Amino acid sequence: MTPEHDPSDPRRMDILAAVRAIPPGTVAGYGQVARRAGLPGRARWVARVLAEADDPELPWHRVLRSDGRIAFEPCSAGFLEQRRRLLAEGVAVSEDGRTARPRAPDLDAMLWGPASP
DNA sequence: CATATGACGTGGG
DNA sequence: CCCCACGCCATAT
Repeated sequence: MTPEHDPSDPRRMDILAAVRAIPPGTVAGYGQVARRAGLPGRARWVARVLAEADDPELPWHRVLRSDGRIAFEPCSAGFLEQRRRLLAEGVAVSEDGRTARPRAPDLDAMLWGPASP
């Protein structure tokens, strides 16, 4: 069996841990999460892990694209749900899924702030 | 084994 | 703003 099929794959656990570490009211990119989990370049895998994740407590909605937009297609079920959760946390999201911060200013390791710079 | 597809990312035109 | 190429990697066909 390939490790990737193992639900207890430590790398998956690392990804989930990185997602859980995102403070409420803030957001992070898929690539950021991947790097934080020690898996640089595996943003796609992060997305897949989130899609498969079953933990209702997982703050998956705090993970966005690197350009600060919601990854789901606008008006899709996932999009609406994610936007709703972000708004509930005080994160500003426009109707087309854009958050306040398009890109991190300098430190790629830092999380994007809630709102006003 | 060869392609295609994604909740991706970076870089360029 | 748009579009494209390429890199990336797990799944699906």
